[in-house]
Amino acid sequence: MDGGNQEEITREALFSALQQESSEAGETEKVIKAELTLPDPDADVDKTHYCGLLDRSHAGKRIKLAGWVGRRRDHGGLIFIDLRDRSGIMQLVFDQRLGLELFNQSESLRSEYVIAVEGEVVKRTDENINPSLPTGEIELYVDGMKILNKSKTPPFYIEDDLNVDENLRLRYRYLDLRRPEMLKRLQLRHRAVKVVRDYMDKYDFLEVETPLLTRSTPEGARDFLVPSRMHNSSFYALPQSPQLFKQLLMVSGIERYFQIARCFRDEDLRADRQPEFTQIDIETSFFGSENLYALLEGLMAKLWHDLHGVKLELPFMRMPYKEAMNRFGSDKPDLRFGMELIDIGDLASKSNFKVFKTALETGGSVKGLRVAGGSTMSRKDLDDLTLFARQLGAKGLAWTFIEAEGWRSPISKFFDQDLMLEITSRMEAEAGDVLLFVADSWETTCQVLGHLRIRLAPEDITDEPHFLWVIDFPLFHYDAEEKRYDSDHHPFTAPRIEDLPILENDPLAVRAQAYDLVLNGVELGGGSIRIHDSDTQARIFKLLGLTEEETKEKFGFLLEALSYGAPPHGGLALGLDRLIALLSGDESIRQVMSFPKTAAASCLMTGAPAFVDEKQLNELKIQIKPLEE
RNA sequence: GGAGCUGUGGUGUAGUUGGUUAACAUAUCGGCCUGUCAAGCCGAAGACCGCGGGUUCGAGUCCCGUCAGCUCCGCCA
Repeated sequence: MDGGNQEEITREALFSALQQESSEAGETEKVIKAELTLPDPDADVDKTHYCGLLDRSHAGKRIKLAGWVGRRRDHGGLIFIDLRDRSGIMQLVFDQRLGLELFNQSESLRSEYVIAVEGEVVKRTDENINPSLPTGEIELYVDGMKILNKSKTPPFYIEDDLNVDENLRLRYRYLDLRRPEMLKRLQLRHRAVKVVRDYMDKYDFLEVETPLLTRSTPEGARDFLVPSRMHNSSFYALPQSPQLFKQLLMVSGIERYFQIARCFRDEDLRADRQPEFTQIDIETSFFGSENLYALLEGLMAKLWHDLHGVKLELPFMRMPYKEAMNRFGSDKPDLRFGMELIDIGDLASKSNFKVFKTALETGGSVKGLRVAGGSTMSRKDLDDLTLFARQLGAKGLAWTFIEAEGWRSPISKFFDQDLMLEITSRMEAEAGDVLLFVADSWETTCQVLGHLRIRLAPEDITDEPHFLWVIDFPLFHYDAEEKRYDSDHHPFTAPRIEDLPILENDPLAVRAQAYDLVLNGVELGGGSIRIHDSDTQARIFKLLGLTEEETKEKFGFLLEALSYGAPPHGGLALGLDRLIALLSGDESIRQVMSFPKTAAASCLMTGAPAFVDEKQLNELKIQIKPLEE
């Protein structure tokens, strides 16, 4: 590796590099052959080949296979077994005429028995070819078998397109993972991680591990705590991300760092949130945000190219946070379909509808959403949407049907004919549509309509990847509950330099040097340029309401490090689980994790979390408080 | 913390306005069967309906509570 390489990564260079790689496919997509690769080819083994990769060319060869018994088709004197291993399935034939002892043994085979067999690969006759099986042109005539292990009857079928309670799948996750489609997901994940490592290595990034036992910090999510035996009443915290360590590595002069890093957050779960998850964590010095964009765009292009054979359009679109909220009602807009929010504040102010007028007078917004062909909705559908909007914080939902004669709506009496026409025309609505309106604070209006937009999205959305960068996030938001400013990203995010003068006077107007990478409505990750001088960092901590003592106690080491020649630096982190789920087309990241936890953060297989022995608690000097009602 | 959905043989489902022997498929076990590949045919066994309480002459079905799973809101820099 050329350690001194600091050349700029231009987009042209990226594209040409990518093109070159496409001509040498196989670099990341490893081709696995039917014949097993073994470190000691002379050693005696139960298995010489993978089941699913055998084909016509192996006909006539003597081979050994080992795996699990799938389906069994018993014809009396002739038994077919689907033998399954990591690679696929191969039909075994046990023929009574080839020896009674072996045949009798084969009659005892049941689902999921582990067996090793040997015999000759034989071409099937034309009428016996199974075209739906990759190995359907051949079969193995077994003349020797070892039953390596028996199996209880499995609680569910080991097959794709499974329809069982997720309880069961999680309880017997090791059986669930035997299913080919689950194996495929693990393989996809492996390959994606390998692409990441190779790509980062190519640009001189150094993979560095950081501690899992670290200290709790006040910002961010709830920490998972680990009690210390050696230090009474002290706790480690599991990292929410390697954020501080990667910045410290920049002070160390690593310049280009990455890590496939496990992170922990003790918050409530979602389909795309687990208590422990994996990030592709990246940090750079002397690099700048333009290079970061290019680096990540190149990485995404390589992943989609190598794993999906799809060529992405580069560079990705960039959209300021404000625009994303205004047009799509989300800071992670799904650009696969239109249905943009339309501001009708100026028109709404001319109506007599008090709800609209009050919202505007108090500095809020009135926006609308056009649901094409929405007139098929029933009154109950609209009631459901209203309830949905209320749950999201709106005071209500106004709506109108658009008919050839005009509006049909409970609020039409507040609008004169011209105004209704004007609104209809601005929203480009036609007869047969429904218009939905929300009037509230700007933020609530955008958010609620953004959720409605997703909920009412057309059903035929493309799967094609629509990437974008969301930029120009505000540095702070106001936390009404805590009555203080809070970092929108994290407290190490650098403000835009031109906004520095208003930092103390108008914190909410300060923009951050922060960016999120968004794909099809999913936040893949985000990052920022960091503060690299201790003065600015101290100003931010002060604004966040941290006292000097607290700052010193919790972040003293960071401030100190920044005072020893910290380089300008910045980076980002990508959710690996979400990335893989998007690549595999899964809704939930549980599908792409080997042993995920339930929505209540428990592991149905191991029973974690669980009570521990009194002895362990005593060593830690921990006493369990009785539950209070 | 809140809301919604789900919970019936091993598994997936059905179960009418409450009515007594809880149905079907598949898996399992036994028998027959030499070209199947979701093999087929015959037969057997298997659930007191998540758990607890209540209403009723009678509850899988109605009510209350509770547990578990899933989805969403809050939360998650």
